[in-house]
Amino acid sequence: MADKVTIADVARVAGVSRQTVSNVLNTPDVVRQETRQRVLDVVGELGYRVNQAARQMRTGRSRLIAIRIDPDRDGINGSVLDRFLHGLTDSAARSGYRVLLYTADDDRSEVATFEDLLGAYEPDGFVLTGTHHQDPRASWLLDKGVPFVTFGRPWGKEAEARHPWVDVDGAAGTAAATRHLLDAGHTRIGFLGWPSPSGVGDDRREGWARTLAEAGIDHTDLGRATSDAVADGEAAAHDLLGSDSGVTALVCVSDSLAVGALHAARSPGLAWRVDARPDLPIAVIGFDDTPVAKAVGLTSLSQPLKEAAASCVTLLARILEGTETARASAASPAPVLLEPSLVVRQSA
Amino acid sequence: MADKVTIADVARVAGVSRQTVSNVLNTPDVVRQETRQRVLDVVGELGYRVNQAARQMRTGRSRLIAIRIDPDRDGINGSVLDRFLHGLTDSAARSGYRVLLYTADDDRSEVATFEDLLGAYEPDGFVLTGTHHQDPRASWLLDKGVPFVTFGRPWGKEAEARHPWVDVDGAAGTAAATRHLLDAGHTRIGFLGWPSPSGVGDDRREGWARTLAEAGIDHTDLGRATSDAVADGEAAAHDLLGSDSGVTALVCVSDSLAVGALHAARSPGLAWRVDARPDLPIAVIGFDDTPVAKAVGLTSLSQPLKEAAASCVTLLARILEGTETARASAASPAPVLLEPSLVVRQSA
DNA sequence: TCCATGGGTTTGAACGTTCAAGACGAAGTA
DNA sequence: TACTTCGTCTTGAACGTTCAAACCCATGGA
Repeated sequence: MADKVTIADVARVAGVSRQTVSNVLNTPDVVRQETRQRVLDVVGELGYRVNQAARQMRTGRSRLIAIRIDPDRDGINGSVLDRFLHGLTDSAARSGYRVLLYTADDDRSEVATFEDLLGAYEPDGFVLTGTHHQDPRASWLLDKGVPFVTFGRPWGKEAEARHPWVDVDGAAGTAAATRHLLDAGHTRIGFLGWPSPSGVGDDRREGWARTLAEAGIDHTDLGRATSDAVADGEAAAHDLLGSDSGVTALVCVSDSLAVGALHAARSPGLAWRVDARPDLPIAVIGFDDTPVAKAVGLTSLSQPLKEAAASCVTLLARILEGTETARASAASPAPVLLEPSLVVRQSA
Repeated sequence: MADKVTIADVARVAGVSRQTVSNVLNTPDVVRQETRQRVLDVVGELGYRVNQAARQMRTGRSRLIAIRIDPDRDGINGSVLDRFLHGLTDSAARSGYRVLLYTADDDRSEVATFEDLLGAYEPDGFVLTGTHHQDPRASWLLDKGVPFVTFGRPWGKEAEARHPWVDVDGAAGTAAATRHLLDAGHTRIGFLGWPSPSGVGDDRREGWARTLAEAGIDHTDLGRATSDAVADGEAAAHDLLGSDSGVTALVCVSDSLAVGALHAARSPGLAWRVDARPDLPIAVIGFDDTPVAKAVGLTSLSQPLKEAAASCVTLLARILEGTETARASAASPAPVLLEPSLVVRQSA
C-alpha cells in the first residue's frame, strides 16, 4: 500500500516542472529561494524520497559501498570485523551511502564477486580488509579503475602509494605495551608472534623489538612465532617461560595467543617462576581488546575501529565526490594511520 | 574502463531482439532451444550481467534484503550476530539476493530507517533480530505490507501467527544442559537468568525448571535473575553458591553470566564447597558458545546460526517469490524452531 | 530600437530493463 | 479453403530520474 511518491507528483503539487524539483534537491543554488521553499514543503508533506534505482540508471552512481564479511576464522578475532562493520555502516549512512555485504572464500572468488557486483548492483566503491603481500584484489580494482580503500596498509612496497588506505599502527601499539611493562619493572620481556612474513605480525613484532633495543635490552631469543590459536600460544609461552631466558612478561600479537599465554603463566608447572619473583608475577598483554580479553582480565591493545571506519568512508567519499579527472589521475588521498590504545587490566 | 555490456549488445551480436535475450534469462522455456543456446553463448562471451537498477525500475524488485547491525552491546554476545550475518549473506547470495546493512539506536529510529530505505533503495524484505514484547517494528512492517522475517519468535501472544519467524529453542537447550548435569550426578542445579519479563530469558529458564521438575527436584530458590554482565553473574553466583542451597552446578542464560559464575566458582572464598564434595567440582554451563566460552573452557549451548540464517532466507524468498495474492493474504509460511546443541568443555 | 546577457524555469531524451501487445509462419481443425 | 491455435520472436512503451538544450522574460548597453 506504499503510495510511491515520484518527482512528478511533487512537481504537480508544487506547480513546477520535474526538473525544478530535481534541481531543488541536487543543485539548490540555481533555484529561486521562494520556489525552493515551496518545493521543499511539498517534499516534506508528501514524504517524497528520491528513488535510487532511477537515479542510478541516469547518473551511474549507486551510493552503495561493498565490503566482504569474513567467516570468523577462529572465533576470538571475529568481533573486530564486527565492530568495524558497525562503524562503517554508521559513517556511511551519515555520508549518504549504504553498505552492501558479500562473502568470498579466497582472493580469487572475491575478484569474481567484484565482477558480479559491478555488473549487477554497481557499487560505487569497495572497502577491502585483511590486506596482505601480493594482494591480487587491490591490483584488480586498480586495473579496472574502481574506487576503493583498504583497511590495512599495502604490504608490498611498490604498491605503497597507489591507493588510499587506513590502518592501525601495530608497532606503536606493541611499543606502548612494552614500555608499560618496562615501567612496571620488567626487563626480560618476550614476544609471541606469527611466522614471518606477515605484514601485520612483523609490524607488531617490530614495535616490541625496537622498544627493547632503545632500552638497551638484547631481545635475542626472546621471541617466538606460531599460528594463531589458543593452544599454540600456550605451548609457545610454556617454551619461552620454561627456558632459562628469565622472561617475566609477554607481549602477544593477538588476544588468542595471549589467552594461551595466560593459561601457561598460571599453570602449576611454572609455579616456581612465581615463587622466584613474587614481586613480579608473569605479565601478559594481548592485541585487539576483544571481548575475551575483557572477560578474562587480559590487558590488551584496543584498535580505534570506529575512527578507522570513519576514515575509510571519508577517503572513499573524497574519491567518489571528486571529479572524473581527479579520479582517473592517481592523486589518491593521503593514507591514515591511527594509534591503538592500551587497556590495562589485571594481567599486566 | 568497464565496457558496460547491455542487453542490446547481446541482442545485436546474437542476431535477436532485446526481448528474446530477456526471455532467455527470465523465462527460458518460451525460447527455442537453438536460439537459447546461441544467446547464452553470447552472454558468456561478452560477460553480460543484468543491470539491477534497470531491472528494479521495471519490476519493482531490488533483490536486496536489509538487516540492522547492532552496536555490540557489551562485547561477549556480539559475535553471535556476526556469525548470523555471515550465514545470512551467504545464503542470500545463493538465492540471488544481497544483504544491505543499516544501523538504528532504538525501535523508533529503526522504523524511520524503514521508511528511508523503502523510499530510496526499496529492499524486497527485512530480517529483524532481537524481537521483544510489543515490538513496534513488526507491526509497522505488517501494516505496510512489507515482507519480513524475524530471527526470534514474536513474544506477544496475539501476534503469534501473523508473520514468519525463525528461532532457536532456548528451553530445549537449557533442558539438555540440565539433563547433562543430572547425568553427571548433580541434583542441586541452579539457574542464573535475566529479570522477567524477557522472552528469551524466560524461555531458557523454563527449560531448566521443567527438567528439574520432571526429575522430581524442587527448584524453589535455586534461580537468580540479574542483568547481563560478567560482574553481575559473579555476584549472583556467589550469592547462590554461598547460600545453604547445596547447589553444585549452574545453568546460565548467557556466556557473560556463565563467565562470571566461573570466576565465583573458582574464588578462594568458596574453596570449602569444593572440599565438601571433591567428587563434584562446581559445574557451569553457558549459552551461545561464544569465542569467550571456547577460550575459557566453558561448556555452552551452541545456536545453529548458519541454519537459522538459511531458514530466514528460505522463508523470505518463499514470500517474495510467491504471487502477489499469496503475499497479500495472510498465509505466512510455517515458523522454524531449531535446536541448540551442547558443546561440552572442561566446565561441566 | 535592437541585441546580448543571464537568472530561472521547462522540455525532450536517455539510462537498461521487462511488460503488454502484436506479428509471423506452421500446423491443426472445421 | 478459411479459421483457429500455438510456438517463437519482435516492437513500442514504461519504470523515475537527470542531462542537455531550449525557452522566457527582465535588464542593460549600444
